[in-house]
Amino acid sequence: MKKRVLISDIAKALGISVTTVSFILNDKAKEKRISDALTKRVLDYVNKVGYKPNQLAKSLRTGQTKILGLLVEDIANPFFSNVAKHIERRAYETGYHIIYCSMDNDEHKAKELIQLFMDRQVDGFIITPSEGLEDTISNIKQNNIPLVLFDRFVPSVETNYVVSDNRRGSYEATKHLLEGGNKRIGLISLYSNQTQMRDRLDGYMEAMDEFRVQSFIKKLNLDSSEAESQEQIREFVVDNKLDAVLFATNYLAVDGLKALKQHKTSLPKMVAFDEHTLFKLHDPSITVVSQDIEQLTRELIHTLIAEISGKLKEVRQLTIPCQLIVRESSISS
Amino acid sequence: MKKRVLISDIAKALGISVTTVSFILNDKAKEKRISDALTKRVLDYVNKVGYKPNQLAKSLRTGQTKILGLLVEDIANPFFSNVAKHIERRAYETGYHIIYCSMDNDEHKAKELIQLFMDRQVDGFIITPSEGLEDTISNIKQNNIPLVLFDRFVPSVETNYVVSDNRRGSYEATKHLLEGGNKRIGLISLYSNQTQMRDRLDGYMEAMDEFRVQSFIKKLNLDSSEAESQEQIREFVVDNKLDAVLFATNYLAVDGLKALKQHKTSLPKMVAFDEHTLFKLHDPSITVVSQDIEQLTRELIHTLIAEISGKLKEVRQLTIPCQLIVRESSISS
DNA sequence: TTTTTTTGCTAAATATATTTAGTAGATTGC
DNA sequence: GCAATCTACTAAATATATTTAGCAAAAAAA
Repeated sequence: MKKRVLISDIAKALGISVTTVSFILNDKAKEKRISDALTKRVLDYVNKVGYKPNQLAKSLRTGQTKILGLLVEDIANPFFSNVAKHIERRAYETGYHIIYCSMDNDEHKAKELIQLFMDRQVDGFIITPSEGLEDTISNIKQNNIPLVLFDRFVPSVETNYVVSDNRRGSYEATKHLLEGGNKRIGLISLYSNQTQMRDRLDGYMEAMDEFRVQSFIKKLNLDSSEAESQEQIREFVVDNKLDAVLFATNYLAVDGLKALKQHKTSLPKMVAFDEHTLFKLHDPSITVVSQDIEQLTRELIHTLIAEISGKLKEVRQLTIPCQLIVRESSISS
Repeated sequence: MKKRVLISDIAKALGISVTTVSFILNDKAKEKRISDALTKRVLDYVNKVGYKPNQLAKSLRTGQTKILGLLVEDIANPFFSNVAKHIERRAYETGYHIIYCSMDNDEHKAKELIQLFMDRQVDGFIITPSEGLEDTISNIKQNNIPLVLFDRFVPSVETNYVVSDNRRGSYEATKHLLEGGNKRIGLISLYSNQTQMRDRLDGYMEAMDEFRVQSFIKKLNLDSSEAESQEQIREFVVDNKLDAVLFATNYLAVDGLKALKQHKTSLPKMVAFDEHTLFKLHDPSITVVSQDIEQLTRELIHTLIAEISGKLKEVRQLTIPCQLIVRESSISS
């Protein structure tokens, strides 16, 4: 257990002041007119003894923790864990670390966690806001903490966000089903006012209206059990004699598949929102509206870092196109 | 943007010293003989103004960051993202935060990340060690940083670990296939000396030897492309005319399913290690050896917190039983 | 009454950096 | 030749807590 080297040890060893060492280590040698000779001497010595500044002391003084807070709906959902992986990689490349947590659509938990992260003085937030978070989000803004919303946003508060073009994605998916000759097409969604859900509903409606056919909409409770959800999905599909179904999230589609498999109901044509390993392998393979995680996370981190470094002059609100990936489940034989 | 309240503000407002406030806030009022009256007065005031100590200053002074470092193989793998979710929840309950990252079986990246986390002075590590990390793990131990290995361990270094009983899980799975009347049973694994892979091989071997039948073993490279893996799996299964296959990881099984689906090869009987949403829904549904994530993470956090708080008197090495969940894929019709 | 102990609290040191304000000496300007 | 400017640094303040060592007054013991 070797003792940590301090900046004062370096100063003492080289017979110079702590200030000088600090300037050199923070790339202010030129600005502060430290001679090249001394700069080199310090840098060489620092390298030799492998000095690393204490991040805590540094953060305490500068107010920058180089930590970002990532709050997603559920890190165990493959969509979000994929997002988390991309974000993590990009953040590390830029010298930031990520602390994360799942909010599980629990308003109380979310508020507590955001407060906890603020107490920890994260340099910025990435949040997929669940409902009821208007005040909290607004509070973050008021405290001037850099923030980017993700996957959905809060219309009543003007913030940066990066989301997918859910309305268009949903429209294209529905149109695809309509053009396949399906008449009775249902949408399975959630009782949720989150923007992504509203947009997916809107897109579905727009396509249905365009084709002048009746719409069938079933919303499930966020907190209903898997068994309840499955039963409701089955009923909805069977009772309405649906030809095709658009699922508003990947896990709704998974629930749907389970429900229909269990009851040996023959599968209607279907499209799901968001990719899932299952979908490529399922028999039949499942058509999806896929979000461009690569681009979403790139813009996300880019926006957040820009805001942190003060380079962002105005609010940045991006909508990234989705891609309809047609597989077997939506093709009429 | 209201200004932060400092401990000195409180002291000033109440006309007492900073020391006294600090004692009271750190539950040392009794020990330091602060009067009950004053204690209450301070606590009430703190509550009123909503004072929260600056974590950075606190950490700098005490050396405790209340942050744990979680290093997993791949956070996008559903097994690990599930683990991450459980760990996160338990950690927060105990007042700890998690910074995480994926090591992607990249030795260099892993070493860099561990060093980074050490520089950040995490209070403890949770690591699924990839190969070549003996020295780094040993280094963590030498620096007296609390550590629990997970999913696999490093035999050459004596550390805490929590792993599943992979040997037994593999043995049971193989035996189950043997008892189903399958003769030619193959194991698909990885070129890896990690303990969990060795144990899964051992368990397979033990069962095969017990039944006195020839074993078929195929190992894939960690870094081979999906296409390569798939081709090799297909060849292995077809060339050896296998009746059944045991896959040593969930993603190998997924690759296998993709490979066999693409080439319309009829599916042999199969069992996979680790659960995956896909497996319940696949047709046929896939039999798995399931790890008890609930118990694994409970023991994990419990052990780590015990070590951090100095309550752990000796190294703790736990092996948790797996469960064989029999589904359609392994049952002989 | 004097000494000892206890009570209830505080001043100053500490953790480890960054940053502001300033200084001594050398050089330049006029 | 003397003021003004520049060069190359540094002392001290700062960020915000925790912790050690110690002090004055009150109570108890002698």
